[in-house]
Amino acid sequence: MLKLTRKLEYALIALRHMQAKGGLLSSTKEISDMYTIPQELLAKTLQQMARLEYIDAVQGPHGGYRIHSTMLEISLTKFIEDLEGPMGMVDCSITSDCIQLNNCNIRQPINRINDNIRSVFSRINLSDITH
Amino acid sequence: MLKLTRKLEYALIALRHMQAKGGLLSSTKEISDMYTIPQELLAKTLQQMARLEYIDAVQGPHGGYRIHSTMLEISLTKFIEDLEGPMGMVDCSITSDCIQLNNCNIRQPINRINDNIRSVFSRINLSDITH
DNA sequence: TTATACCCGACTATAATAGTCGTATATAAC
DNA sequence: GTTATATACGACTATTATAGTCGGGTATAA
Repeated sequence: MLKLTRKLEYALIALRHMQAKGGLLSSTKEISDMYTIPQELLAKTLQQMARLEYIDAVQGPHGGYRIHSTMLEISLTKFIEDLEGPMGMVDCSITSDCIQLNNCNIRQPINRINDNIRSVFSRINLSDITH
Repeated sequence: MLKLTRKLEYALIALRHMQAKGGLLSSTKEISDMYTIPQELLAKTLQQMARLEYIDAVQGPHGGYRIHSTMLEISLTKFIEDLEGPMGMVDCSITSDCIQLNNCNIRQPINRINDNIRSVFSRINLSDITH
């Protein structure tokens, strides 16, 4: 309940690591070694972030990734949803094909809580985590 | 990400249903039929809530459950943790046997967010959902 | 005595997450 | 131009958590 996925943990750890290095490049191996993260898994996450332009990729020897600094002002809500798709406390806050929809008695209160939680994440941006 | 488990959904739906009925009893079957919830699964959840004294159980024909009204002032945090164990955004906010603990670079900021989320849930109590 | 309803542990199924592997491409250094 | 290093990417397997089922029990009203 309420747990970040490893993918998100790894992504945040990597971002913070890169942030600390300014404009210098960090390779997947460097990061996976340092924080004991499975290299291939981290690699996929970094590639995804590169596609999303949170980071820039430089190929070849001495290549690696570097943070795209303007992205640090993005909210945690957007970041999480970019990496993992929509988030919501109940399916009907996402898809709305729930068999209970009609006589569901907790939909409204749950969606209010959902909005509260989202607003917490929305007020936090990446730089709050990466410093 | 951030989703309630079905067990919690079912528990909240059932609580609200019972709340609406005042002191009258509601059977598992009545609730599972009305909201299209697998009966055996709901049964287990109601039994757990009875053990936890969120509800009272009355056995025999015409038996069922009735809400223990003093429990409605309990926070959502306590309710969720009573039903599903500790919640936290990262394992180290729960167990602390993470291999990365020492050189983890996101622990503090994540735990701050964790506290924010918990405080949202802590300010909400069951009666906010069950009306 | 019977039917209804709670009680409970053990089991299986499903889905989401986590992790691995093989192969391809880019490029710096020699 | 060969080699070594690093990103790119899809397909695959493994693991875990959640969801759901089943069988056998007890309580009690009618």
